[in-house]
Amino acid sequence: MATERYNPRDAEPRWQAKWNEESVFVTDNNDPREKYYVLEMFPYPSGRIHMGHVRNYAMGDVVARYKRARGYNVLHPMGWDAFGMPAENAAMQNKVHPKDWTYQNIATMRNQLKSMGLSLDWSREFATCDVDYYHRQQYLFLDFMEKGLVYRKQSKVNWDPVDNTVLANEQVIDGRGWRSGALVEQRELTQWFFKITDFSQDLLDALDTLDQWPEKVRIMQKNWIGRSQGMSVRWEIVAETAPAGTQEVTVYTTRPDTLFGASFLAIAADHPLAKEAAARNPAIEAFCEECRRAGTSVAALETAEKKGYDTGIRVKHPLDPSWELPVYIANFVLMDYGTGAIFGCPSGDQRDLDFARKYDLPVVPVVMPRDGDAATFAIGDEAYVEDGVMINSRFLDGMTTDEAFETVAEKLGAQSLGNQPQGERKVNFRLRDWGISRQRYWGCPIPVIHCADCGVVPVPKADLPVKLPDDVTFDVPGNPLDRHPTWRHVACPNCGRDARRETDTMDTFVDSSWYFARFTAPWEDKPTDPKVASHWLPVDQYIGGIEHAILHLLYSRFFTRAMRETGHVDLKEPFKGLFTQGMVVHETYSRGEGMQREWVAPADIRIEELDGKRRAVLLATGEDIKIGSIEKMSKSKKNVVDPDDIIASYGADTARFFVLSDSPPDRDVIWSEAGVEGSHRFVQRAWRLISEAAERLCSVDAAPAREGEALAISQIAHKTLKAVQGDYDKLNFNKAVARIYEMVNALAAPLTKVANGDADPAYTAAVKEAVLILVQIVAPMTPHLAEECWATLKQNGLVAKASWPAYEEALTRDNEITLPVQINGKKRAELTIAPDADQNAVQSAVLALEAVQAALAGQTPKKIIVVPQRIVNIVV
RNA sequence: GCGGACGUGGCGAAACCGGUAGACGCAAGAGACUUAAAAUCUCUCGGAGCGAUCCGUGCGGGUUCGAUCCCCGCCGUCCGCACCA
Repeated sequence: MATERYNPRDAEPRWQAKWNEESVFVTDNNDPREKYYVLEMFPYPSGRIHMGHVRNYAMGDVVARYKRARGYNVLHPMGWDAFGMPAENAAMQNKVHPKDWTYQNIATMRNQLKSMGLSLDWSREFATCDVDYYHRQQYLFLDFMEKGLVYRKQSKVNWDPVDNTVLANEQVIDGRGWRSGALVEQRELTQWFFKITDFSQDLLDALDTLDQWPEKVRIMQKNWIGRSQGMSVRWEIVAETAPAGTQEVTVYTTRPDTLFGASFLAIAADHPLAKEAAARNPAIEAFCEECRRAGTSVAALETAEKKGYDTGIRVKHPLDPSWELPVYIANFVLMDYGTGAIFGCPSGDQRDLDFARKYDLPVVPVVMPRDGDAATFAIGDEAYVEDGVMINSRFLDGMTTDEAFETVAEKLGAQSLGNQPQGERKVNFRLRDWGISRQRYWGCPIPVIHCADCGVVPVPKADLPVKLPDDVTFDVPGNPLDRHPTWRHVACPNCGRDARRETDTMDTFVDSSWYFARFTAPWEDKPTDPKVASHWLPVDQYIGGIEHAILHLLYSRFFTRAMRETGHVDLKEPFKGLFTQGMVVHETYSRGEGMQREWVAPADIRIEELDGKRRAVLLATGEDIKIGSIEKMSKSKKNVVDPDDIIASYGADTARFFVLSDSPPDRDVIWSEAGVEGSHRFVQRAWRLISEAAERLCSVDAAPAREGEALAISQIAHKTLKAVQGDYDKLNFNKAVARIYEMVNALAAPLTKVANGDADPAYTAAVKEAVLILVQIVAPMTPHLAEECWATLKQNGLVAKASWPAYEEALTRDNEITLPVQINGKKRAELTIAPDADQNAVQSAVLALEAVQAALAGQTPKKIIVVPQRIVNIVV
């Protein structure tokens, strides 16, 4: 009874066409059923999809198909994060317009995604570089501006003097531009900023409400926002040493309790006082310049020596005016945190201690451990940074660190310098405002106009969109918008005189900060239809890589708040559930050593196994190839497998099934040829078993038997259904895969029996019921195979439209269970008994067991522990 | 340095709330079918022992009738942040 092998190349396009024909995945905003919004992070159209995409979108698709079957109105859209530098780089290298490059890539990748059979609503598709999209982004920008959430300020940026552009921090490698290799300069430029810091506290507090986010991501965001509680303290400058017009220095500290341990003040090289001093003294100027340069290079300088320069300025201690301290410019003080000035307490801070030792400044211990001895406690090479008891601190002596903090805060709050309190409690955040200006062409133009008379004038909404010009050149470095002959020249909307367009474009992270809201009504003239957006949002399940744990997710949280303040949505948190999936990794292969090393693609080799030893051989020549470590798939290491090739040889279902099996979804999965073949074997096996029995399964119309062997089959089916349902709810795809394997193993013999005509109708009916359950529970993972089986079993309609089957609770319970019996914690016997047997019955049954009698050897048990339906332990 | 996660067979892993450690898959070995190969099917598969048994979840302790799971102390791997006052 030979059946044909399942042929995905024939079946998959056929079912995809069918789904399309019946618009199965097009979502109606007015559907009255409960909503479920599942979204995977949209891709950057770099050229082709990679296995990471396959895994990400396979997971999202399982959720979407499962929730659809569970009766939800599911929104599962797809789009393109399409602005960005790679398009411009391609334009410079290959003389292709960024727009053409991008849209061609989108066309290719759309086809690839479609060949995966994803249940996406393609009618809502857009790219962020579509005029229709960035038009509404400009609209949002103007609304934010009106609300005071956008501003301009001078700020230091990484400037590449060869490419004439600003570089993001990630694009500066060892102090050099990643493309040009030129030494990066720090430049003061006027930049546009979003006021994300307006929401620092709220962004921090609300993290506690995101209980469906990974703990890890919440902690990372918490650290990034970096709240600290302290005081700002004003120090009076000794008159004779004060520069003209300056009488005080304000520092920020989280340890006002250690004020009596102060031995110097330190300010950043960019602090106004330092600049003032530099203007008077070339040596100071040189020192500041040195500090700035060091600041540019990467954190590799962790061991950088603490260096300082005495400005000659002296300040009076806030709690003792007769006590004078020196003011240094120091290379370890940051201008953009706190006030750019600190007081140094060497005994309580390692950096301050290093600095004090170098410049011979006093080191006075002011805090000691609770069990310490004030007479002998001393500071050696390590500062004491813990809490403890105050010493050498006059009226603070004997207090705890916390009490001393409070006392100093009260005292400095009451004391005044000039007409103001000398110190104030202050909360500081590490989070900075979001600089969004990019001197780039391929981004969303910032919709403002600079007028000599009227200043910065927003483009009126009626004049939107500010479209990118198509006729630009990339033969010279720099921003093509800046040198376009006409684009920047425009009449001032206010006074009508000649004015200049803003030529900066927005950071591409802006584009991805609200696309999830746009998907809810991409046809709208306004950025959103607030009612519709508020119906669909938050995204119930968002799935993507951990690399976006901070930037994208934090920006989106800010954007949602800003959109709420401007009336575009009515919620604060965009993503209710977040899941960060692991990467797809692969072995690496190489030939040659050291500088001569050359990476070899998996497609060019063959793996051989001899006496348990694996070796790799180059297909072309038979040459031995070195098998290297397992790493993230990357073009540079050539350890990539093209999804197209896999889909062509095994089909999309096999690829989907494989990336979901084996590893838990949040961990990396190792791609291997053998593993894929295993998944493919499963697809073929399931098809073979089902199709061979299909005819007889279809012809049966009896009720399933609920006894004997047939009952066992039904129990397996219903138990598996219940378990897989739970696995899908928790995104435990690897466990669902394992349970489905188990079920297929269990159904193999019964199906063969049916196929051979050896089964009676009631038995056949039980097998049929089980098979239909199997088809439905694999459908989210291998949807094409499921449709093919569904049709072969002559079921009506599509699995994609079928509702999820309900399991019978009674069939998920066994009528007998086997309990392990332990004596003193060691397993000595097994007891088979009814699951609802009471404790006494279990006890006497256990004691009656021969093995137990033998093991006890006449001893009387001290205690018998019976854990219902779990275990029995006899203690002697 | 700070913060977090993880450590289980040859490999990926599973084990619910503290209750039979290793489900499921991969690899390997043996066999059946075949002229042969592929495919498929059956069996074995943590270690020691002929065996009843004993030992095994990174290492050392502890709590418990019972610990992969909880507590304390180490070791190792990975990730994030990094002069944040």
